Amino acid sequence: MPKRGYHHGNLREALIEATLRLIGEKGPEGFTLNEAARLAGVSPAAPYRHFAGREALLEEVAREGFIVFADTLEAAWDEGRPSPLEAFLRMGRAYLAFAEHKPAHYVAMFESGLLPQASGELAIVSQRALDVLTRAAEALLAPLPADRRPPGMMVSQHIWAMSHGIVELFARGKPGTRSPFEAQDLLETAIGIYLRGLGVLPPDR
Amino acid sequence: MPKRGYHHGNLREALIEATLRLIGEKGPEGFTLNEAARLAGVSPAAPYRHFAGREALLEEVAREGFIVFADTLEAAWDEGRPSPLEAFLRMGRAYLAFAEHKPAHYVAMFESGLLPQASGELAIVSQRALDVLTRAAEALLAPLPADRRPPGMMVSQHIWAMSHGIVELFARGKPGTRSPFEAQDLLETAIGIYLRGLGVLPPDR
DNA sequence: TGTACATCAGTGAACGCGCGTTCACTGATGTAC
DNA sequence: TGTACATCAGTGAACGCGCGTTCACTGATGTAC
Repeated sequence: MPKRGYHHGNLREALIEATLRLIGEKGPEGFTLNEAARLAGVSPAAPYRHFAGREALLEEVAREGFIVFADTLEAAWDEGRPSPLEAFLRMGRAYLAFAEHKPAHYVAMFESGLLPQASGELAIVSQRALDVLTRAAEALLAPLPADRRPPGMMVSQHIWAMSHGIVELFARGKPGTRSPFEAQDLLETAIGIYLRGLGVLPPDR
Repeated sequence: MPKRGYHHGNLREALIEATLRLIGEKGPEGFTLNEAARLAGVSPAAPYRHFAGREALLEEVAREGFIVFADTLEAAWDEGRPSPLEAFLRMGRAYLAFAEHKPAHYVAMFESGLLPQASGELAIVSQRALDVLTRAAEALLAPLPADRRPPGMMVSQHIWAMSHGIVELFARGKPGTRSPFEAQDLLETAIGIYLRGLGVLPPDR
């Protein structure tokens, strides 16, 4: 993309892409507005035509991330086809795949120090992701007798926490990373055991 | 503690305390060497008598954290007394309590961008924490018939991931934080369901 | 007990750096007539 | 189709700031004799 002349033409998107690249390369705090501008080929003042400041750009990236994230989970769930169980496991794989293939979005969403509840926008889009998980959990739990059926939101928070924990601890260069298990396996076995505990899978193996 | 004269006397520890305070107040990246020195009442050059630089101080805080963390888990496990199950659940509560009462240590350990495997020291102390969990998991799994007994390390990684995920997502001002469930409850129900799935707890409720 | 002296934990000033942000401006775009 | 002009996305220079780190130094401590 050769920079035309005085006007960039697509600066907003170019800044978002630069931000993703910088976060991916140097972590969430390695990102600076000035360097993003440099990457996009404009002066340090130019970004202020499109974003209120550094934080606002970061927030936009996280917002985009949450939207793609929720879309991804929703597509993987696919209304529980062909069966809620299969769809649910597919959604778990989709979670890890998102973290793996969009690491910069993931970092902006969860590790950049942004507080979703601080921004109305972020609160809304992150809530949507949780809603997808919760609806899936509810469909999965539906066959259980009412007195053994835990709240769908509790289950979705369990699954989210497990997925996030695996991403943070074992899917990247973090703590005990030299795990003998792949993140994928770790999540699938965990969900399998958990669903057996719920009674969604038969107790036997 | 009035600053005596030219010599501080306890600067190393004072810097560590200042670091914990700064991380606790402003997050892991809000910490600066200069401000830690200021808090400790010394000039910006003084810390270099005790630490190689900013990163080294941060690493020492994380190292300390992992040691206290492993000690805490080990004490909670208490060799599986009075029963492996009770001890295991107590260890889960101890995990959350550590994250709650030593938030700055927790942040330095898991969110400061330090890569434990990058430093031999950190790798060793973080491994010890995982070892405690793994030994506990093995004791808990011991009664299971061999053909239904998963590897202890897999189980300990599941539990660690779940605990960490809950801390990150629901125990602080993070994503879906406005959870209707307490972190404590969330972890206990998750572990309960998981252990039922393992066959360590009876399938019935 | 007193003195000389080595050690080393601190000082304070300075460095180069890059940050986020502001400012008055400029020049390309596109709309009205 | 051509021209005047409003709009506004960009410039580039500057700001104040605080950072991490280095340096030659200083003064307190404690050991040897």
